Amino acid sequence: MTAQRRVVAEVLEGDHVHLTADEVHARAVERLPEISRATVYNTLGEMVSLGEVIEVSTDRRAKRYDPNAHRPHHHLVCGRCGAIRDVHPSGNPLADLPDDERFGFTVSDVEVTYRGTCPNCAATV
Amino acid sequence: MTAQRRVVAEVLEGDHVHLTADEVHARAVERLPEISRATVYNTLGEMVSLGEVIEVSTDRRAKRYDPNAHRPHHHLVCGRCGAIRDVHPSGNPLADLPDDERFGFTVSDVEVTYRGTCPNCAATV
DNA sequence: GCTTGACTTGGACAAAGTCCATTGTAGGAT
DNA sequence: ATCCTACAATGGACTTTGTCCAAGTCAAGC
Ligand SMILES: [Mn+2]
Ligand SMILES: [Mn+2]
Ligand SMILES: [Zn+2]
Ligand SMILES: [Zn+2]
Repeated sequence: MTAQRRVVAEVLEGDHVHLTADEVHARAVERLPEISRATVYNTLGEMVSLGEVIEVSTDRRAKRYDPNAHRPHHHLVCGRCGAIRDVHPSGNPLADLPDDERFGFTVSDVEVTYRGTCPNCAATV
Repeated sequence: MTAQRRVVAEVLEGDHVHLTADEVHARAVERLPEISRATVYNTLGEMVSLGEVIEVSTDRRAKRYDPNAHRPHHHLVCGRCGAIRDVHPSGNPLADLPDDERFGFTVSDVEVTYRGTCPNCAATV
């Protein structure tokens, strides 16, 4: 556990946190000015391997790093400002895929992204 | 309607077609050797604007272009080889998101990606 | 035949991420 | 206390995917 790793871990603390690698880097630099982009990428990659953090891709932009790896969840994204919230839909979407729609695949995981407009953006007409 | 556009449209004909822009370009070049990457991107962009084709992003790699724009559907992806199938789950995932999980958002759309292993890859142990 | 405007082209550029050779460092060995 | 060594960090080159733009091409209409 080096100073660099500690800082990256600290930056990711909180709820509904979905930062890009560059955002993590920018915040890490505030605490440890000489930390490099490569180290942030390396550390994030390790945390993902360890299951401490998950990667989220809600758009074609940069991947986002999510410390909420404990509870499986999905995402609700504002198409205007990009705000992301963790959501827990009821029901199991896996069960909604009939056998004759599985084409012989072994299906192991489902990823659901809800898209819409956040209250903030809806107010700013 | 130029020769270039006709060729791009032809390349995209079929079911379960989800080609990247560069794959479209490679196949278009076979029919029209001097077609440029920029034209393929331009044409695909127009077809998306016109609603004739949809963009699909199942991974962090290149966007894929999908001529199945008539019927809304979701995707089943093989994590090994990347094969993509169109699927039509039963039920409405939008209804599975309770009000108290919407954070005041106006939710307009849901995107579901099923992940697993295709029969081909499962056979190739 | 000329003008015009839309379409095409090739290349420069940008964002996100990976790779790698080099440098730095923390801790154990002497 | 000093030296060694393994591992981590660094900076920059490179790759992939995609956008942008200035210049070239071509067909239609005058
Ligand atoms: Mn999340
Ligand atoms: Mn499809
Ligand atoms: Zn918003
Ligand atoms: Zn497969």
